[in-house]
Amino acid sequence: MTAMCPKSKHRHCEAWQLLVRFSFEQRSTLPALAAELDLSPAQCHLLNLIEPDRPMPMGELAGALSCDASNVTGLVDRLESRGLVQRSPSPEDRRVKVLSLTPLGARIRAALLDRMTSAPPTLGKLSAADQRALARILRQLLD
Amino acid sequence: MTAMCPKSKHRHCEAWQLLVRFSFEQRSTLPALAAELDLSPAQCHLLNLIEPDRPMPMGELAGALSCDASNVTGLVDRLESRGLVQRSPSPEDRRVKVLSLTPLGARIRAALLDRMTSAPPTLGKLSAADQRALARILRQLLD
DNA sequence: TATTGTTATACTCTATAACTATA
DNA sequence: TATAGTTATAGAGTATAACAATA
Repeated sequence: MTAMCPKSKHRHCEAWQLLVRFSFEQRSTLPALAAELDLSPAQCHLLNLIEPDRPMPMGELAGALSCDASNVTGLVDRLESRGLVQRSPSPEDRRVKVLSLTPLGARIRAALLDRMTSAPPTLGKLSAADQRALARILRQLLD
Repeated sequence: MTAMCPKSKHRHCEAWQLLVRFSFEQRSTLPALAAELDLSPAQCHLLNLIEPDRPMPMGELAGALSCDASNVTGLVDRLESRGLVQRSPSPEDRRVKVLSLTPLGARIRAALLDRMTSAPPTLGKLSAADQRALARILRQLLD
């Protein structure tokens, strides 16, 4: 049976609906998890995007966060004042500032991702084969 | 130091990491999608939790949102002033107020879920069998 | 006394518009 | 002129503490 809704002109599928439901549940769990590291959800999102040794221009960051550039300024101000990230002028274009993690920022980011991606007990409900299949399918989807 | 130490005392699995990555991507796409309906992400989260004809006490809502009760007050104030939700006193316990969708609120909620769960083009990369498998596995996981 | 929801307060998050310094 | 980032401003989201009404 397909999960189509006859009143909608859009196509739906159950898999996508479940993924959306998952993301709403994550929206509930992230704040408490982030608070353990004195981070807000928005700060987690930003830290997640800055990989160690991969500086990123502020503007690119705003694009990746899908928010206004002026918002990134304040977000970075607070992270920089805590010593988690660092602004550096770009050598190529002096208008651009690239953002990088400090060693402390890299540690906090690693701790965050460690907590976020640690498998919850509910995952044990899946067989090993299903866990592999889920990873394989999501890999395709998120490519 | 532990900065570059990949060791963790937590268990991880790739499937869960991919789900977390998906939820971060949702955090980027929701604001624009919500704005089409003049909603904020937080308002979307709240509306998602209130099913039509299923009134919910304010306190229960705070629990489901994993936020403080005082936060729900303001959130509901704004939705109520737009005529999307309605507070009613509970007949059993006069301290409690239950929240329900107005007819307009139910329509907005339906439009929101329709947009959020409409399958994106990327889903076409999956075979029909993989889409079914993904749905089956997620159903188990989110049960 | 304990609980539900609100108010007061102080932050952070976010967008818009105006500004600066580059290009 | 156009672009990258900031500042100023305003409103929304969020938590803490104190409070009112009810249990």
